[in-house]
Amino acid sequence: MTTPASQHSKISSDSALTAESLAQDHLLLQQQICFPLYAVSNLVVKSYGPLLKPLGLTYPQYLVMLLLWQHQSLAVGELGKQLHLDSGTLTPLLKRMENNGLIKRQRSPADERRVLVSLTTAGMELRQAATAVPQAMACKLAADPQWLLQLQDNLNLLIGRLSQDDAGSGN
Amino acid sequence: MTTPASQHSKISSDSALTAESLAQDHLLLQQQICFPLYAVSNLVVKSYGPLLKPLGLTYPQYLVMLLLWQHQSLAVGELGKQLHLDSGTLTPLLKRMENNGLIKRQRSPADERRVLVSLTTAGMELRQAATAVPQAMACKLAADPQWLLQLQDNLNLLIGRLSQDDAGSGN
DNA sequence: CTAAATTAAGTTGTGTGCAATGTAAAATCG
DNA sequence: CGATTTTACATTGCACACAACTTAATTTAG
Repeated sequence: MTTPASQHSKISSDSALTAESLAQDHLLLQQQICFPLYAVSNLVVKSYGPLLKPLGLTYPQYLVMLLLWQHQSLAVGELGKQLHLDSGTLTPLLKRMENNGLIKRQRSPADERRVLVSLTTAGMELRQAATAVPQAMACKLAADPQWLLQLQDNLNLLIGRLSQDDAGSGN
Repeated sequence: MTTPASQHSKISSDSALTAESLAQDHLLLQQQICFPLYAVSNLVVKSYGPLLKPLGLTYPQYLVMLLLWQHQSLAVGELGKQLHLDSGTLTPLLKRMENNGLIKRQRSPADERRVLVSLTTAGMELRQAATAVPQAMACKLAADPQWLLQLQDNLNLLIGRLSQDDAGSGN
């Protein structure tokens, strides 16, 4: 730790590294694959903001609603498996949604450990207003459907690999 | 793990909607393009965790270090423009990095509004230990370089579109 | 059938991420 | 040159996201 790292021969006024070491340096923001992923994700969540605010939803809450509009009732763990979120994220999120009157949370009678999440009438009725959201977002992305489908496939591939890698996380 | 294609066949027992409304319903998690993006981003940040923890860095902090290993000194606003993060995120993040002894923050003499961020000796020396990170991450992604490059291009396209859309955000 | 192991949620603490607002310095305008 | 506007950060408040841990219920092993 005491060895002064490669600060020999700083050439330009701006670079801390030599031309050689920069030539194929993997420690460059421009060379990172994960950074654009991270940046796009943040931008996407931000883009959803104005679309979801009138519905009283955040983006993760919208994802929960998507699942509940499909499935009458889901346990917290099932939501977490689908959304790749753990109970530390979901429990407070679901409590906020319950306080907002969108969902109900009740212990499963069959298995008292499980908490079943289902929609209230207000939650079901919100679906109508939400139908406009995917269109509006598609417009913001301004992308060819084919291109989006391929991107989606590629991302799902990565989800598969990273989820496997993540196997032993206590949910 | 249910395959996306199989969703349409098991409507009756589980669905809150009719077969017709599901047939081309954009309000399905499986039909969302942004969700895999969001999920991959979370998984990626989580995957970086074990690689960066020995360096005393979080993923966003690692991104700041990448920029500072390239550029001797950057203002908060320049970091924010590169990383698509605002001062509300960066200011506390940079303070934590300063407390950890990795960076210095000092007002620009030329323009007292700007805060210039630069590396300490410890911050520069951390670069050596970080050289192993990109390789380790590439291994986790287990992906073809060509394939990754194309994915990167596609994501950068989206960054362009969503950043433009985001034009009027007070940084 | 009981003790140990496992599972499902919840809790706590830390670190983002951003909208909205505040503050001070610099630039611009009249 | 003085007033107004703009710019650059900082602050506040809220909502994730996750590691680590706790609690309670179920399952499994003996």
